[in-house]
Amino acid sequence: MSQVAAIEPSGPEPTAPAIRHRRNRRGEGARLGDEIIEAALAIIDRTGSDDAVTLRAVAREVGIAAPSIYAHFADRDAIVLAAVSRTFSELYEAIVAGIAGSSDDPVERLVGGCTGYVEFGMEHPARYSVLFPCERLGAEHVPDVGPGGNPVPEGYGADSFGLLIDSIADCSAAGRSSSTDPLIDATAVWVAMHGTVTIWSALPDFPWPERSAFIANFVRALAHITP
Amino acid sequence: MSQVAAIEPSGPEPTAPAIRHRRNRRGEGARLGDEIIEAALAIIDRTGSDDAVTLRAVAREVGIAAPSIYAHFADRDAIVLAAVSRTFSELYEAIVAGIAGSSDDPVERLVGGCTGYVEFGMEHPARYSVLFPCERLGAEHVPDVGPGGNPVPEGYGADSFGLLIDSIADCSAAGRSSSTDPLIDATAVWVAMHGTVTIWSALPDFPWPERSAFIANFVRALAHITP
DNA sequence: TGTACATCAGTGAACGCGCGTTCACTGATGTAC
DNA sequence: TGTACATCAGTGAACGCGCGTTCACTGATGTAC
Repeated sequence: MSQVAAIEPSGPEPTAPAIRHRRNRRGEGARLGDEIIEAALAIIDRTGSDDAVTLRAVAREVGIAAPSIYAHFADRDAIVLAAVSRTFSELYEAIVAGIAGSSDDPVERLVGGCTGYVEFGMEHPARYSVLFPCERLGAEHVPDVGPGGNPVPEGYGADSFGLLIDSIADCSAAGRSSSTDPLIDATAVWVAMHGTVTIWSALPDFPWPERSAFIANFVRALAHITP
Repeated sequence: MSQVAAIEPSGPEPTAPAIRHRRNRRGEGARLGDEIIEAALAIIDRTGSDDAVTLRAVAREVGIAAPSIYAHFADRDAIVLAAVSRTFSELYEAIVAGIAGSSDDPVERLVGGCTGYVEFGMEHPARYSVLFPCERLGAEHVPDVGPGGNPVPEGYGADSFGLLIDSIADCSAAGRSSSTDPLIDATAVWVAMHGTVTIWSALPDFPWPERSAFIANFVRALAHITP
């Protein structure tokens, strides 16, 4: 896109929001906090980057004036952090749903949870990319969520990782895995899931194999599932 | 960093370069193209992001005026692309060095090449992160390198991936791997290597295991090395 | 029941910043004659 | 050997942009009396 804006005779004024936000009722001002987080997620989904989550872009998305955000979030980072926190919760729910959709077989449950993880990442690649930013040298994400945000899950994904360790330990206890160190094996599985999501999203034209079999194969190999 | 600049009585003027670039001799103007790429890589290494590679930042780094860049690169993207291209070449060399430093054993050579890949990523996490950007929805990287850049390797990492496929096929041919599809298995190994580099760099405080054993383990498991 | 008023929810203009890009230019240097 | 000049290598000022943030403000609304 060029710096020189194209003439758009029928479009709305560039800096003015298309739709004016309806003022919240007295006592319900906190609702705007939620709308700001949802706007941030929408911008991340649309642009693929949290860099585009500027105060002014969020304000345009919601249909408010930029300074109105300061009543709900201290600064730009607090908005992004709240969006990250919410996405961690969504990822956790996707894993739980993947496990719940499986049979009682511990290997199926392990694979189901991992598939839930990867498929969440593939469905929301931009949100996922914000969870573990490539670019964090020099920038620290300190958990400090705005009033409208979800509470920070302990350790930022630690709950999801706990599910993975437990799933491998269950396979081991059931004699279905030769794993002797579920923590290290869970780390390997996690690394492969993360690599799958990020590279597959970044290079969709690569000759990828069928995904569910690919996931099941690397999970079984790295969790030392016995044949 | 606050927008309000800290008073720095002894520091250089913010917009003026600390050191003025020495004018190149007549006929050697192309040298500046190389210096611009090196400046871009330095900025990526220092800030962790190619977003910081602005024309003005590059100009400051080199010690020239910003418009001087236009004699060598069409725009900002061309600089970043040249830096990406050079980094792909460096990655390839690191893999080759990892293979060359191994014995004749095909499994050792496979593990050596993969270790070269991962260690390159861990030594240069910022450069590595620019190779496969998380955030590319809507932005296409079209290979078009400036005069000072290295030639684009065919397919942007395809040569590195070819080494990986061949290494697994060599193991298979030597009866050391039960792999029946080196392409799919190479894909799994690549995905795990990429995940290792990106997550390990992003979360250095995670309780990671010893790295070389971790790499060897997932490579052997995913390449179906026979015990 | 009526009304003054405190509070809530949000606005509009302005600031200084760094940015990409353009333009006309400057001054050194190699070379043709 | 001397010198005019074309070319190369790079400059400095300016443009309009979107940005984060500040400031004083406005107008609706619930409530105390």
